[in-house]
Amino acid sequence: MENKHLSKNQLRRLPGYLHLLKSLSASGMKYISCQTIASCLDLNKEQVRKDVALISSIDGIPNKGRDINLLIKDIETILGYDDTNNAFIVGVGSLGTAFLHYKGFENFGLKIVCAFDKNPAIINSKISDKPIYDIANLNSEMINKLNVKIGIITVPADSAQEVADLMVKAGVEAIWNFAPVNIVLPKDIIISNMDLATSLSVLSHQLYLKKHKKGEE
Amino acid sequence: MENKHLSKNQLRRLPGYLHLLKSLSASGMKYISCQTIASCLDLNKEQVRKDVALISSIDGIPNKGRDINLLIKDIETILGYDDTNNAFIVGVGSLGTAFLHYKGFENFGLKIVCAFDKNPAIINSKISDKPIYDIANLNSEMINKLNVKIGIITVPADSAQEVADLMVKAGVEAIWNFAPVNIVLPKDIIISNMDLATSLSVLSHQLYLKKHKKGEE
DNA sequence: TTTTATTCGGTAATTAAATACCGAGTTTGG
DNA sequence: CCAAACTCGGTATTTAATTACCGAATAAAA
Repeated sequence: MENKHLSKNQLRRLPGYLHLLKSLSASGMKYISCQTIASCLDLNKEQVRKDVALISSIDGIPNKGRDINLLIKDIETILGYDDTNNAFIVGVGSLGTAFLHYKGFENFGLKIVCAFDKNPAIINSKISDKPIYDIANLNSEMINKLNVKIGIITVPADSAQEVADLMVKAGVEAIWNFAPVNIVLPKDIIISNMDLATSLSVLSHQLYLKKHKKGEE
Repeated sequence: MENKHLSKNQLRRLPGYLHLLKSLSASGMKYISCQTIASCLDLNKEQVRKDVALISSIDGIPNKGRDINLLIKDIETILGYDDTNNAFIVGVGSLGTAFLHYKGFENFGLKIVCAFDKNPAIINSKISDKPIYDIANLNSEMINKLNVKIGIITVPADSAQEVADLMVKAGVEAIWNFAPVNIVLPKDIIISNMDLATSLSVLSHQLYLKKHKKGEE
């Protein structure tokens, strides 16, 4: 219905709103104003108003705000959390294993159904009830059978592109990449990079500044 | 020497440059132009030029570019990768365990030296040669002895703030937070949030758009 | 040596994001 | 029922980020 364009920054703020709203709703609150959201999350109120206006299906009520649960539903719809997407992991190393154990993804509408790896020692075993298949079997037939649209890459950097190509060939629609490389893909494939190095760089740089401001060794 | 201000966005691009430069350097290239970096990473060349100008200690040579290895060193310096920071983990769940196994952090100047948890079953055991201590022992004495300035939070959302407070009280300078909550901290403490939900939201939303554009169920 | 193709640095123009403002309407409390 | 206090939506302003432009300078090729 609404074809409004959300910028990446706006999109990134939504999970924060969602989290707050859920905890407020859980504590019994029924209505919320944009201003309240802003002060809770220490954001600019105009910014929150603008964000909320874009994603909300209803108008706010003056001097009252919006129905929290309706707003939660709107955000979840926009983020696609309301219907479940099946996903699979390629690369059952330490990170991949952690993901197979991690239950939290289902809150975001992501259900990890299986994994692929090339290590014969673990192929056909299970982790947290999710089967590990031979990477050689990752093809379109397989992903149709499993009904998965999302591939998660948790292999080392040097094989990430190769895995991505394999995924595309098998017909995935979206890739969530945890390897610290720039993956080149056809334009119609959705990709989101989760780069630890990038996140760490912000921290690391500020620490550097702090050190050098103080003049410490 | 240079007190130029780097924006968060610029900072986020640096790890990408660094990775590219390293692989080009490894393949024997000696000089690189900003334009080449831009085309490799599919970025705007003016943007790369501006970024590089801010962080480079030397001027570029017309029709030649810059010494790759010098540029690598400059980026590593700015990001603080060139001297090692010791860090510790709080929360030895699946993600925490993965991090204790993961070797890649050392490339970014981050050395995880130990972990804390409250689970008696694992306290005093070791993972990947790194000891796991009782969270009750996380205090200023301890972190001085270990010489750690960075704390990594991998506990569930509902105890993240509590752990963060404990870290601050113990005297850490920076916190890398993997729990999906907004942590409130004194202003002089550096924090970087690594929120899986935020990263996933971008992917999830695009998938939602794709579905609804096609008019599929 | 001269020409040509690049690259640089600095500045200007464009675009996008964040912030501020304001009139209108609604709930709440007297 | 009326006044005061909020909140809204829309618009305007400010700020920051991105992109484009241009003259000068160098390396490489002719």
